Order: sequence, then structure tokens, then C-alpha cells
Amino acid sequence: MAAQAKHEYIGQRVRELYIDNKPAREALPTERKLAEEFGVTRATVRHALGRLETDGLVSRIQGSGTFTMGPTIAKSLKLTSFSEDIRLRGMIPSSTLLRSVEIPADVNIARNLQISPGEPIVQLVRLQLANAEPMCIEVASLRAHDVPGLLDLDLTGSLYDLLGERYSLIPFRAEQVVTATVTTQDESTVLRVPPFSPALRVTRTALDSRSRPLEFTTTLYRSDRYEIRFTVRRDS
Amino acid sequence: MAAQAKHEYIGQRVRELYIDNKPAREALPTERKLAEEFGVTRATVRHALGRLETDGLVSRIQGSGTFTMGPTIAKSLKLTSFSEDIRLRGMIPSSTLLRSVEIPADVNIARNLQISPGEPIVQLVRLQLANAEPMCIEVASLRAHDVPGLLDLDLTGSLYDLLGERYSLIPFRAEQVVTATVTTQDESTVLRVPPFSPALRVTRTALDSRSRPLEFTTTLYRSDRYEIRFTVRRDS
DNA sequence: GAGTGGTCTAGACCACACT
DNA sequence: GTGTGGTCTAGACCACTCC
Repeated sequence: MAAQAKHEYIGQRVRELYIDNKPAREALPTERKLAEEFGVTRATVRHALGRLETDGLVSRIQGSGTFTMGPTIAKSLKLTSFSEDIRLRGMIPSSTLLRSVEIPADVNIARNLQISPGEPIVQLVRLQLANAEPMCIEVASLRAHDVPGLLDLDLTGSLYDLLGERYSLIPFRAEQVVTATVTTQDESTVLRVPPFSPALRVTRTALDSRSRPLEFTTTLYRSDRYEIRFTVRRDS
Repeated sequence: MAAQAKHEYIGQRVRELYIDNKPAREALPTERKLAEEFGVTRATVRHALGRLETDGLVSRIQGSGTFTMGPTIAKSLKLTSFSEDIRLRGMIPSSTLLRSVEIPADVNIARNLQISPGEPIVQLVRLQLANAEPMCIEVASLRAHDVPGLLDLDLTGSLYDLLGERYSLIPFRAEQVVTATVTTQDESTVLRVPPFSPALRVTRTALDSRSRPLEFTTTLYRSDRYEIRFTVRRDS
């Protein structure tokens, strides 16, 4: 089991050998050399390099070569939980459960979860912290039928881990919307910022590989501590 | 000339024939059928479908088939100019030049353009409109040596078109940072919003294919009219 | 079991960069 | 010209889904 595809293995090894801890603009071995080194065809090497390219780790220039991008601050966007996100930023995540209830879905949540208004949902409101400092308030809503017994579990860790391990719900992609807002009095108190501070509001609908909505989350980030970084490309 | 790769052509045709104006979850022909239909090998079809998949137009499920995603609101992020962005949102872009000057670079701009502080830059401040309504204030800075004579041109259109056509400067990727803020008095007047309204601040460093910085831009968006939408994926 | 997408091989030729 | 990445062919087998 867990047989790893060659292109995945090659991607990891190339990363270890030629990318990690290297300065930017360093040339990698040519595709033909890598193919020989790993005993595969060039197509397989290209598959691996293609992945590294879309991940923003290398840049390929026709006629010239493949080059490291250096420790770019901004990776391309991935679907991550708060815990993973914060760890990637080099901080320690933790969490306080502010509320956990089963309630009927309102119109907005029902639309995003593709259920009927009034159907039962489980809603978790958590204060997420990074290095023990408040970072954001997260309101997560899930179909109650998808997650029986969720409210009895420890909800201060990674929600995605829980969904995968206990309910076999694996998020595959998510649609996100980012807007700017200011905090209310209540939100300010919880986040420990002055009232009406600027904040980023991110709403996310997480879907499984069949495009079925698993989770609808609204997150309110302190804008003095959190920013969204990403790389955009012209073609790719 | 302008010879088009087969996989590009196939991607376009497949889109026209099987994706555009179709509901979500419609099955496409199998890869083998498409290969036959277009007279190419399966590898070429897969190349085309892979592109459509990362563009968020189709979803591929092993053992099952390839399916339309339907008219997803949020495409994955692309590097676009304001004009392109607004047109994609179905509105008509226009622009007012508020200021255009050649000045010495301050520390922040110099760092982002990878030049020394004090070196000459050209700076354009533009009010960007969508359907004749103010949408954002854009402050673009470029190395003065890269764009001789830029200040004498018509600067109300697409800056990227101008850079490409007149100076052969082609942005390839950009690093973007999104934060939340509130508008100042001056900004509020120009954007025609109440003072201290929430706003999205997007800073962008555009780079060419060799990772040389071409442009550093700070854009302040009205948050009542503008939101950032995108899709994130777990793997890909 | 039949059919789908996923991986991989072993070649070939093309487009482009560098010298 | 030489060497690079980009495209493409013609096959094969594997992993998975669905009936």
C-alpha cells in the first residue's frame, strides 16, 4: 500500500538535493541528466518538475534550463487548515472553543452547504491563536448528518484532521472570498484589538472530490497580524 | 507563425464542445475517445485536460471519468491588469490619471524593485473605475530607465499593454500581498466613500520570466464593491 | 469484469537560448 | 552549432469506479 508514484518520489528527492537551502537562480541538472540519475524516462522527470514549477519552487526557461526560485515568501495558495497555515508561517497554533452547537441552517449557510434552510447543522466558533496571541475568529458550519457525535470530541485541534480520521471527509478544494471589514465591539474584545479595527474576512466553502460541500467557514483575521500572500502567473 | 500547440488547440475545442454552456457534473468523452476524435495520442489529450483541470474547468476522477465543473464563480488566480480583471467581472473599465512623475525611489519601493534608494522611478497614480464608478486607487512604480518616455504617453489604458508593446516588458508572475485597512480622508474623497471605510490593500511586485522586478504596485480597493475570489486545492 | 483515469517507457522532432 | 526545455507518438500496465 501507499505505493508512491515515481514522479512523486523524484519530486521530493530533487527538492532535497537541488532546491531546499539553495539560493535563487541556481541551475538544476538538465531533464536528461535527472532522467538518467533516477533511471526513468524524461517524461517522468518532466511530470515531477511540472509539479515543482506550479508549486513555485522552480522556474523553467526553454532553451536555457531549470532554476531554483529561492526561498520565495509566497507559495501558491493551498487548501490548508488554520493549524497548517500557522505552522507554515513558523508559529505555533492553538485554539479556544467559544461555542459549539447544533442549530438549523440559516439561508446563507444552507445555500453554501447546498442543503435546505432549517436543516440541522453543527456550528463551531473558535478563537484561533498563533504563539498564544489571538489571530482570528473562525465560524465553521457542517451538515449535522455528516458529523454525528462531533460535538462530543476535542474540538481545539485541527478540524480537517478530525473530519478525515473520524468521518472520512476529505476536503479536495475550496472556494474562497476575501473582503475587508472592521471589527465589531464583540469581535474586538475577543481578538483584543481596538473597536472598529480593520480586519480581513475570508469565507470558504470546502468541497470533496465530488464537489459536495463539506464545510462552510467564515474567518475574521486581525489585519495587523495576518496578511494573505500568493503568487500569480500569466499563463500556467 | 503563431503555430499553436496541439494540446492548446484541443483544450480550446474541448472547452467549446463539451464545457462552455454546460451544466455542472456533465461527463466529457473519455480520454481515449478524445484522442481518436482529434487524431492524437492520449498523452496529448491528457496534457490539454490537465490544463483545463488546473484552470478549474473540469474535474477528473480516476476510474470514473472527466466532468464539467459548471460555471464556477471563482477561477484560480491569474496575473491580470485592472482592465482585464474588471472586464472578466463583466464591467467596463476606465481610468483617470491623478499624478505621473519621475522621482527618486524611497526605501520600500527600491527594495521591491531591487534598485538602490534614490534611483529614479516613474510613478503613476491612477483612479480606476468600473462602469464609471470609482473602484480603486492604484500607485504603480517602475524603474525610470526601463520606460523612457512613458510619461509622454496616454496612461489611461492598460499599463501592461503599454509595457509589452512599447518596451517589451512582459510580466510573467507577480507576488501579491493582501491586507485590510481603512481609507484616509484623502483616499475617501477620491474613492467617494465615507472616511475610514474598510478597504483591501493589495501590493504586487510583477516580475519577468527571469525574475527581474518590472513593476511595484499598491492598490487600494473599495471593499463594498470589490472582493477577491479564488479556488484553492489540496494537492495539485 | 469492463471501462475509466493515472503512470510510465522509449523513442523523435521542434523552438529557443547561448556562444 | 550545441544544448536546453517543449511537444508528440505508440504503446503498456496499474489503480480505481461502477455494475
